[in-house]
Amino acid sequence: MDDKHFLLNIFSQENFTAQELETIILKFKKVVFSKNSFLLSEGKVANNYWFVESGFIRSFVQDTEGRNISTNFYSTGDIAIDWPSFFLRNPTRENMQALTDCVCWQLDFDTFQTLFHSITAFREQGRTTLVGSYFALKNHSISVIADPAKARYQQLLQKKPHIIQNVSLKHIATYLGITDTSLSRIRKEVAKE
Amino acid sequence: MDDKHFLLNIFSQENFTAQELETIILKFKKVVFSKNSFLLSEGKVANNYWFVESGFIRSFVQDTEGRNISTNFYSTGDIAIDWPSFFLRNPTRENMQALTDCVCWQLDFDTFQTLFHSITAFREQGRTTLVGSYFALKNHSISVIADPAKARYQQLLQKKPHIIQNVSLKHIATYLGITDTSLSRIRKEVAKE
DNA sequence: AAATCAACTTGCCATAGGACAAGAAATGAA
DNA sequence: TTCATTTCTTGTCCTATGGCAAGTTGATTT
Repeated sequence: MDDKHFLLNIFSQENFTAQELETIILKFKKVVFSKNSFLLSEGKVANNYWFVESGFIRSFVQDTEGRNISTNFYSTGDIAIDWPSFFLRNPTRENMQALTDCVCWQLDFDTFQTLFHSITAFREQGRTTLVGSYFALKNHSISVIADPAKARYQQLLQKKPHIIQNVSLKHIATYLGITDTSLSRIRKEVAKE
Repeated sequence: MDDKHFLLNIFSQENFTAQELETIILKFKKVVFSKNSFLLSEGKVANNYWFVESGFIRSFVQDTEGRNISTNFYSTGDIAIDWPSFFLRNPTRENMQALTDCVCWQLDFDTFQTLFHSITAFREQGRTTLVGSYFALKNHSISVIADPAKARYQQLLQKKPHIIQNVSLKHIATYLGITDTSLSRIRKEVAKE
C-alpha cells in the first residue's frame, strides 16, 4: 500500500527533478464532482483540465438533429480536457459530464502556460500527451470508416473493458457510431461466441 | 506582385521578430516532389514535415481488407505532417503521396526541437497548429458518425472546393467514408439541385 | 409494496449505402 | 491515331444498420 501523491503517477520521477515535481504538483487543485454534474458545457471556453483520480466522465456533443454523441470517456489516470477550447480559447461544442462521483486534479490555463514555458520536461510531456490524444482520435476515426460495428465494439472491449463495464450501453453506442438497438444486438452476438 | 519568401505567409511579422524569422526560415529546405512520389510510407518514422507551397498531397492508410482510405489532403499553405509519428518517433501507419508535382518547405525533427525549445512564439504557433489539426480531425470524425454522406460531401465542397476540384473521386470517397459508387451518385444528386 | 423511471432487449419493416459488373468517358502511352 | 488504362457512371441486387414500438428487467422514489 503506497500513499504517495496521486499526481506522481502522472509526472514521474524519471522525467522530472524533485524540485520540478513539487512546483508542478502544488499548482494542481483537488476537486470533486458529484454524479451527473458538468465539468464543461457547450458554449463555454474550457479554462481547466483535469487528471482523473477516480470515477468516470463522458464527453459528448449534440448533433444537428439534437441527438447526443459520446466523443470520449475518461477514468483513472486519464486527462480530461477539451484540447481545442483550452488552447485556442474558443467556446466549445463539447460537454463533459461526470457519470459517477469523481475525484480530479485541476489545472487552469494561466498556470498551465507558466509551467509550459518554464519547465522543459512539462512542455515535452504536454506535447506527448496531446499527440497521444490525436493518435487515439485518428485511430477511432479510421475505425469508424473502415471497420464494421461489431469489430469496433470488440476493439473497445479489448482495449478499454472498464468502459464497457461502467458506462451505459446507449453512451457506448453513440461513441461507436451506432444506435443502442444495434449495440444490444451486437453484444448479444458477441456474447454467444 | 510580391516576391517575399513563401514562408512569410506561414510565420507572420506580427508574431515573430525579424531576427527570429530569419533564424527560422533559414532552417527550412526547399524540396520538390514529382507526381506520385511518396513523402512518407508505412513503417517508416516521419523525420520531416513540410509546408506546401504548391501542388496536392494525399495521406492514406491501408485498412485490414487491403483497401486504402484517405486520411487527409494537403495543398498550398497547409502543413503536411504525421503528428504522431513525428513526435512520438514511432513507425507510421500512414502514407503520404504527391498527387501532382509539389514544391514544399521541409524541416526535420532535430531542427524542429531546437526551434521549439528556443523560440517562444515558434512553440506557441506549433502548439496552435497541432491543436487546429486535432480540431479538424475531431469535427470530421463526428461528422462521419452524425451526418449522412451527402451532407459530408456538401460540407467538403463548401469548405475545401479546391480538394473537390483537384482530387479524384475515389480518393475523396474514402475520405468521406463511402465508396466511389456512392459518391458518384451523391454528386449527381447535388448537381441537379 | 406500489409506482415510476431508466436501461436494455427484441421484433418488424425501412433505407442508406455496399458489392459487383457493364459500360462511357477521359487520359495517357506507343 | 490507336491502344490501353484509369476514372467515372449507372444498373441490379444485397446487407448492415436505423426507426419505431412493445416488452422486460432492474433501480429508485414514495
